[in-house]
Amino acid sequence: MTLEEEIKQTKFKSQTQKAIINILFTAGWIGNDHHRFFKKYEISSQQFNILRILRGQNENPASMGLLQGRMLDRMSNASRLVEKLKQKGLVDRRECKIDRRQVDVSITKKGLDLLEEIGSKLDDNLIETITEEEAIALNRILDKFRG
Amino acid sequence: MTLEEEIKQTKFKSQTQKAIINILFTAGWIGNDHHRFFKKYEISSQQFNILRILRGQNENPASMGLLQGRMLDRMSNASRLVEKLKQKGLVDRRECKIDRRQVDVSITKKGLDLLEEIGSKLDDNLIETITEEEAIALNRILDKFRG
DNA sequence: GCACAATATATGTATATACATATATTTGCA
DNA sequence: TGCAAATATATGTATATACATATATTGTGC
Repeated sequence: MTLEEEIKQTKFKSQTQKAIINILFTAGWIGNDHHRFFKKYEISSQQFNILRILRGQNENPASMGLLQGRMLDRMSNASRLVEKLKQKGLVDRRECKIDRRQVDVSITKKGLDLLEEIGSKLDDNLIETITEEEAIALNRILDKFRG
Repeated sequence: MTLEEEIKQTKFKSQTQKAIINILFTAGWIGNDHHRFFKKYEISSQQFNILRILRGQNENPASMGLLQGRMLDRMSNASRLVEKLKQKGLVDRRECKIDRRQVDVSITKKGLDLLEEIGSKLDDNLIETITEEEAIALNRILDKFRG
């Protein structure tokens, strides 16, 4: 469905204005899909994001600041998300010996196992619709859009 | 900045997978801009969205169902957002005479004045970055992506 | 006409975000 | 060295979303 059909709006100030609404609408559409997907694993997409960052650290613990800098939603509260993950036994959080203001966050075996279980199933149902060339063009334009 | 630089992730399963993350990241980026923009007017972007839909009704009231169908975030709770707008005097809400299950929601003079004040200032700072052709391509690919 | 399904909306709960503020620790500089 | 500024994190509050459930009203088949 086109954006116009989806939100029943036909007038836009410009194609770029329309694209802005299209990006927001499409992101919501993807977000809903992710939300339903992660429900099976009893985590949120934000929590998954943190787990993936921690795995990418290869044993090195991450500080809250590092997590914030790599997250898709920058201003979210890494502290509270990490607390949720800790309660589920998916991450460890301990005081940083070098700088006691910081905390060392690392992924547990259980967390790694969960990521393994999820594997590459995420977005498997979404990646058939556009071609490689279209995806490349999309990435280029979005990067340019953000300046 | 490219997406890789923004979130410090260099490996993606595919260009489409990367595009999905790019859409989510860019939407968050736009959302932050909107949040700051609307703060000046003491409404949220979701509340603005509802006001704009109501103005588009040209005097005809809208039901909650109609609002939900046209909103960018479908599953959001139109009821609660309308309640917030009513408290600010920006909308009216009354029982629908024909079907008493429904409510008639309409925009007030104060609501119209607020939209007038906001005018077309929204996104003025965002629409310079890509060309008309790029915006058209972006819209086409996003529509195709959603199937 | 009436019982029951369908529909429209409202609300309770859990989660997440945005921002302000609080607290603890480290750094830097007089 | 000592003290103020800077930094890292945590938390309080308001807002919004996702979903389940509750309530009121309408439609429908008999």
